[in-house]
Amino acid sequence: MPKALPVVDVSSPICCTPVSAGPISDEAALHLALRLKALADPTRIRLVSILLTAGAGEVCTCDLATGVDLAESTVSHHLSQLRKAGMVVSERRGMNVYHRARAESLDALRVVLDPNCCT
Amino acid sequence: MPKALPVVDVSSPICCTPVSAGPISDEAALHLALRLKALADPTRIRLVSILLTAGAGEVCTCDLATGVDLAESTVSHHLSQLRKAGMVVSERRGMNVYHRARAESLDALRVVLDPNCCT
DNA sequence: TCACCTTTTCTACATATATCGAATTATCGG
DNA sequence: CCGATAATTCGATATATGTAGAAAAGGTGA
Repeated sequence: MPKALPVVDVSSPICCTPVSAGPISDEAALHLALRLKALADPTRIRLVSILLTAGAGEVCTCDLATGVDLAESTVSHHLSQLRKAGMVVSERRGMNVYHRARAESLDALRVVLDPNCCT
Repeated sequence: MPKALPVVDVSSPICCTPVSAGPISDEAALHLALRLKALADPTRIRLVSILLTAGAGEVCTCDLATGVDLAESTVSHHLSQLRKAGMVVSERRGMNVYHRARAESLDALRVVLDPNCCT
């Protein structure tokens, strides 16, 4: 990847035009790719899965670290990626930071990926 | 990424259990991540978009290279990634190789990513 | 066989990133 | 303010990868 990736804010849920609505623009492709990249990691998939299925709907950093069996700093890094992509929101309460998945962002991705959305 | 990624065949359309069906297993997370990674690149998004919206449903390597304005070897590499993830099928006819998107693979991904699939 | 075109494979390289441990920051209870 | 706990940031490192050009392979027609 010779050319450096531009920095783009992709934290809002709705991202771009559907891939089947016509040849996608460079910019829309980049935005979509950045969001997909946020999910394209086994650890982050597991984190999202834990968050989606957690009874309370939210889990703190340390419990997530225990859940995926990785260092807290690593988990914090992944959560930051997910947050930047709008997949997770975090809130500090006391000494803990609680995270929850943003289902609407996942849904937005699913819409964009729909191969039949415009047929 | 200290530990080397295992080599896994992810070329079949249906991939794994939904992320919201319960905390996902390590293996399922890996499979899903590999498929997402295949799509998590601007160039590959553009290729898939071109294929999905191509009138004939299929496009040869050289026309795709023209479409995304990259070297043919680069495009061939990306197509190989997409093929390995089951997102594209390719067929040689004469001197050209024609590629088409597998919509059912995209759909399978969408199902797995559905945050409400099991509520 | 030979010339030519298309595609893939090979090689090299620069960038990106997942991980951890250490240092730093934030919060709370004395 | 201090000590303890939780979280993030920072620095280092090994692995992964997108890209292009050169070489090789596949395919056609004379």
